[in-house]
Amino acid sequence: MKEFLKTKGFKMTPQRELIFRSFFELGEHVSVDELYDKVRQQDNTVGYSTVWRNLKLICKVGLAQEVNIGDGITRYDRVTSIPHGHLFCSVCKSVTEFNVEQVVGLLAEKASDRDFVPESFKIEILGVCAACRNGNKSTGSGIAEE
Amino acid sequence: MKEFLKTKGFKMTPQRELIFRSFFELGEHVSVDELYDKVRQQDNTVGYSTVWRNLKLICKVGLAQEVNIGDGITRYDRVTSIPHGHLFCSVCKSVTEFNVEQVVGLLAEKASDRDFVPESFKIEILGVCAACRNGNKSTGSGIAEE
DNA sequence: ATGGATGCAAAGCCTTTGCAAGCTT
DNA sequence: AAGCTTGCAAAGGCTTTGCATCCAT
Repeated sequence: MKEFLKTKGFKMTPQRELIFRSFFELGEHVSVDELYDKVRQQDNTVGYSTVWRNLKLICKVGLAQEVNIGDGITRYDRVTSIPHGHLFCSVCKSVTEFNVEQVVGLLAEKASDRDFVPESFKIEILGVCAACRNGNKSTGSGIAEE
Repeated sequence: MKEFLKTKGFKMTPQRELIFRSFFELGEHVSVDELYDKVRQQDNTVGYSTVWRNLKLICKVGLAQEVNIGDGITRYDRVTSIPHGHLFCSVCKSVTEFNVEQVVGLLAEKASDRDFVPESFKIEILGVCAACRNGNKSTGSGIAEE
């Protein structure tokens, strides 16, 4: 990893190493605050902006990607070799991943049809998960009260 | 439209009518500011929060949906009967729509496989459009300088 | 030594909300 | 009259940046 960054012109520091490691330990849909908390548990001298900047760096070098549910909090999802989409439950706010290899293949075709070279795909489904459907029922108007 | 809102418990006002009309005239991927500007061109007494609140209302009643490119600006896309995804060019920032009926069908299947009831789909492809590929070339590191 | 990295604090920006006054029903 | 709406201004909340200092190379 140190070498990897070096080739991109970045240095390795204790903080950076801690932040990177923590990020990959957290794994999925990590927000800046979550990462900051985890990092601080191990070293409470690390600054918020350092965490933030390194999270951006992780994205810059292509190891993660921003994800936006629409709740105003930007989350970061590590980029894996297996393309996946997200199922967002609008009731319990849970996020589940699902495989989209097939879908991505189809999308890549569509993109090339339009002479567009795809770099990344974002596939999200908003809905209600099984657990919430059994426990709750939707309102008549279909308008959530926030 | 007036009747439609009434059934949902909302009133129609001149401002609201102007805002709704302007939104649908603008059509695609409208930001609050864009809508505000357009509305002000016709009535410069309308407040920003009124525009903002009505945009939220349009979403609430299901006529539009938030779209997030990741540039920090929330855009609103009217909900049409034809499902579509977005092609975001990372160079010129243009947004193009493309049909995803087929893709949505596939996704709906996958969701139901997991016992998840989908309400809406978000399909976005980030990449480089034909025009930009001909005019510009990507940098060696592949790291954008912001 | 050098230039990137860090920390703190402050600024930015877009998004929301509080309130009193004004309209639609 | 009753309650939703509006406008203005101010507050929020997350994201960025300025800068002096520190550290990896």
